[in-house]
Amino acid sequence: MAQTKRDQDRAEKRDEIIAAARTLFIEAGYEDTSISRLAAAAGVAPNTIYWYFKDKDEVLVAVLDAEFSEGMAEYLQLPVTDAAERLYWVVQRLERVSRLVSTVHSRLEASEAINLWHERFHTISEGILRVSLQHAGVPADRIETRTKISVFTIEGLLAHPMSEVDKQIICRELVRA
Amino acid sequence: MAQTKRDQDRAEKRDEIIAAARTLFIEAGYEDTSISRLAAAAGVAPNTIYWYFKDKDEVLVAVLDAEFSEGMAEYLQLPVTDAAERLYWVVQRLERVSRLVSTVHSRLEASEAINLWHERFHTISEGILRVSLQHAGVPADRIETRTKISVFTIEGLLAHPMSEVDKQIICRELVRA
DNA sequence: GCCATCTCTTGAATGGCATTCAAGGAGATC
DNA sequence: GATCTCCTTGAATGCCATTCAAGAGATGGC
Repeated sequence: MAQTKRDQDRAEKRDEIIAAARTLFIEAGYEDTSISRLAAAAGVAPNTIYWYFKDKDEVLVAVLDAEFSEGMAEYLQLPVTDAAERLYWVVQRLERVSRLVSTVHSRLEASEAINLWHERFHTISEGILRVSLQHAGVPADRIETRTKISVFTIEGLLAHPMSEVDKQIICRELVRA
Repeated sequence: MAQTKRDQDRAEKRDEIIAAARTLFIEAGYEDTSISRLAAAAGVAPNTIYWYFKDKDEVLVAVLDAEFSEGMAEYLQLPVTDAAERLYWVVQRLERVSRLVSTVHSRLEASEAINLWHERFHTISEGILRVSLQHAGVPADRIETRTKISVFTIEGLLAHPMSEVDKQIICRELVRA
C-alpha cells in the first residue's frame, strides 16, 4: 500500500539483480564475476547495475543479507540436537558460501559497507554460539573466550579443506565442557 | 663459486624487487600495490618485473618466503617461556603481516603458487604448535584437534580487531591442558 | 678484434576491470 | 498535451596485469 507501482518495479528489478549475483558470486566467486557478467546474467546493460547499487560491494552486501537470512531461517527450524551437531550443521551450511566468507574478509579494509555487515554478522553469530556453549556446559568465566575461539575455528574450517570426520571432531571439541 | 657474475647480478636485482614489494605489500596491501607502483619503487619499468617473476603472485610468494624465514629465525631465538606467552608472541609477530595473511587466503583459489606456499606454511606451523601443546600438557588423543583449533584461532585473531588482553586470554585458553 | 648470442630493459600495445557521464526514451503527473 | 522524473544505455575514463617486439649491452667463441 505504501508502495507505488514504480517502487514495486524498482524493488523487483533490484531483486532480479541480487538473484543473478547470488548465483554468480557463490559459484564463480566475487572477483571472477565482473559487473559485465553480472549485468548479462540479469539481462541489463553493465551500467544499469549502478542505478540500483552504489558499487559492486553493495551488491555483495545485498547477496550476503539474502544468504544470511535464509540460512538463519533454516537454523531456527533445526530439530533440537546437541551443540556439536548443530555446530557441524552450521559449518556444512556455511560451506556452500565459503567463497563469500573469504571475499568478505579480503574486502573488509576496502569497503566500509562490507565492514559493517561483517561486524553485524559476528555480533549475531557470537550471540547464538554463546548460548550453545552455555547449554553445552562451558563454565561461565570462559564462555566469552570459548565463543571467540569457536567462531574463528569455524571460519578456519571454511577456508581450509578437511575431511568431514575431522570437522565433526573439531566441532565436538569446541563445545566440550 | 657456482654462480657467475651474471647470476649474482640477477639475484641482487631480484632481491631489490622483493625488498620493495615487501614494504609495499605489507604497508599498502597486495591489491593496492600495482605492478607499476612496485616497479617505480624498485626503479625499473613495470614489465621488467616480469623478467624476474612469472606474475604478481610469484612476487608475493617471494615476499612471504622472506617474511617467514625472518619470523622463524626470531621465533627460534625466543627465550624459553610458557606456551601461552610464546603463542601470544606469534600472534603479535604475525600482526605485522596480517594483510598478507588475508591476501593469501583470498588468492588460494586463483594461484597455485600461493596455494602451495600456504600448505607448506600450515604444515610447518602445525608442527610447531603441536609440540607446544604437548609440552603444555594437552592429552595426546586431542593434540591434533587442538592444534587445528589453535591455528585457526590465531588466523582469526589476525583478521579481527581485538584488545591485547583478550588476545592473551585466548592464547592462554588455547594451550590449556 | 669481431661477430653471434644471450641477458636484460623498455615503450607500446592488449584486453580486461569498475565506474562515470551525457543523452535519450518511457511512464507518470499535472 | 506538456512537463518531469525514472530508468536505460553507448561511450567514455582511467585504472589494472600481462604480453610483445625491438633494441641495448654484456659475454663467449673464433
